[in-house]
Amino acid sequence: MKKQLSDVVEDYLKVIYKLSGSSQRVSNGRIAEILSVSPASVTDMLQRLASEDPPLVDYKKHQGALLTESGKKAALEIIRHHRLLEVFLHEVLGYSWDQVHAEADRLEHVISEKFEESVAAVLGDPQRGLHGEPIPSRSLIMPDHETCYLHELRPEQTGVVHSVSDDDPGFLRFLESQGLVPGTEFRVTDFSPYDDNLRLKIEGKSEEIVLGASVTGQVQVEVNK
Amino acid sequence: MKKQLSDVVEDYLKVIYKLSGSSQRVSNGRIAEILSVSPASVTDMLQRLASEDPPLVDYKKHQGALLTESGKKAALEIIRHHRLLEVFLHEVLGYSWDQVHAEADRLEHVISEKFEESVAAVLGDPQRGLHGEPIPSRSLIMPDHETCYLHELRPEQTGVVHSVSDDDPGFLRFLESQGLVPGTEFRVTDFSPYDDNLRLKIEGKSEEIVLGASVTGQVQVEVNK
DNA sequence: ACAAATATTTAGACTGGTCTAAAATAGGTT
DNA sequence: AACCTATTTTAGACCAGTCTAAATATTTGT
Repeated sequence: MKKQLSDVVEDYLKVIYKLSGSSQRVSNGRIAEILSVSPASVTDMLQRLASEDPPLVDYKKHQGALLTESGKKAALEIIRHHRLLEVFLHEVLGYSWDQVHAEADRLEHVISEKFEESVAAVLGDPQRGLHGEPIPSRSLIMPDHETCYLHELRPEQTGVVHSVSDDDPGFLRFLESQGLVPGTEFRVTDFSPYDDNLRLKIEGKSEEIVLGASVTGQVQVEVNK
Repeated sequence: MKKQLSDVVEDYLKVIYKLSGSSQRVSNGRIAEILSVSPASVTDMLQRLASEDPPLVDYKKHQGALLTESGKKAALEIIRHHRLLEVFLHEVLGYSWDQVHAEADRLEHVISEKFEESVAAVLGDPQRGLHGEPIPSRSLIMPDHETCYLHELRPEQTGVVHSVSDDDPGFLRFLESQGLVPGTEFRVTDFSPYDDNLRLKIEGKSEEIVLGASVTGQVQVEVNK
């Protein structure tokens, strides 16, 4: 029952999971781009993953890939590892929130079930990662969360920062300097349709900030209705 | 300057380091046995390691391998990782002393310099591993320790257990049940030349114990002179 | 010193994962 | 309906690490 997947396979599954938000098929090109491999390699790998027993992806030529139940479980396992590790590295080893990602990306593939459980226990079974992301439960259920990207909001809407993407240290330091961390409350005060800039009033700060689409597209928020 | 060695290469270097105690050349057969690969694979790998730039081993056909300075540094780095991790897993995550080895064997290859330093800091820079082994310093100096194997002792000699080999969980549980953990003081009370059994009086225990050569050959001791 | 036993090396092949270059397909125009 | 461009797929090659089987070298015993 224990399938030992290679690190590389785990990376493919993780990427497909993250790209296939509302169970959309994921194109080879996107996968190739994110993993920094050639499209040809992706085609090759997807074909192999699809003919595993049991198959890990549902793959149709020229239409991209979708995770099967097995594939999704495997992806969630890795994602749980990753997010638990990020919190652990921060809480126990003193890493800052922009340092955790790279380390977790390597450790996630090698830790045992026992390591995972010990870490969860030491941390008191956290439900949210360091950057706000939900952590799949021990039984690999991903809590559903109603969020949208900040770039979808318009003036006068208010909300709270839910989570931010975790993989670019520079971006994370920037967010921190702007006070835009998970849990932060804000109100949109202006929108500029020409460059998609958004102006925000951050709870507790006097100066407003202006953010471009490359930032607002990376920040998930819960919007107040 | 950072050479990223594969996990496999790191395993070869580690094994050669451990087998080449007093800078003896190590035979291909021994390496093959410990790594559970064929002798042919070892020959192949040693030739490649010897023709790296800089070479990691000094290899002479039919005479076995010896680590170069570069090779030794790389091996010590991994051994430091391993031993720090074992202590960390025990102290922080509650692993028992027979559980730590397998996990450390996988983690040792992927942790960063920062992880290593954070762990060392959290643990207060330990000098000895969970099973008594010396931990190489941050600058990769291995503390020298005057020890011999328990099987070399004879009646009336006394000593203290220095370290035990860490890779067999069953063996470790046995040692613990016998009270033979690092730091334990003992006196040899009898030796049986036919089967190489050794009888020991353990400090603080009334019953003496008798150990065969396959046990006494795996326990290093400091002998009182 | 020489044959037998043991250990090592070579040769050739396989697997997983990658690449490049060339061929095929899908989709959007006109 | 045919074409052009994007993307994807195939084909063929390569690398690291492994294997088995056969060839060679070393050590040991007499």
